Amino acid sequence: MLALTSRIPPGRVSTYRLIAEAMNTRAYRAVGAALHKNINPVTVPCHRVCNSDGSIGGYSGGVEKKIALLMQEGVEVKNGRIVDFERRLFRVF
DNA sequence: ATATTGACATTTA
DNA sequence: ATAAATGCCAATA
Repeated sequence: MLALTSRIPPGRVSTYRLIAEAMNTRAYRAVGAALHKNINPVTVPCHRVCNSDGSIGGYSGGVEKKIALLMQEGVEVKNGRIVDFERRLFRVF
């Protein structure tokens, strides 16, 4: 699962749901839970994962940090929502 | 092995 | 539009 998460290209975002679906499961919660407990630095950029409705969700170091990182990558985040969320959604090929 | 919980999602009011 | 309730499946304890 971490492989999937780390597969997200920069400037692009994904959702817990998509990741779960990509691994042929519906355990979106498990994805987030696992990441929450096991933050693999640099190996897995968890800050590129958000909720299916475009909201940021949560982050270990704080949502603000996550938003900052996303902005740094070029993803505009306004009022806790990702701009052109569905367009920036990374789809596994 | 079982029980509880969770960085969610979807539906219903 | 928001809020609450319910479902979901894996991870942790």
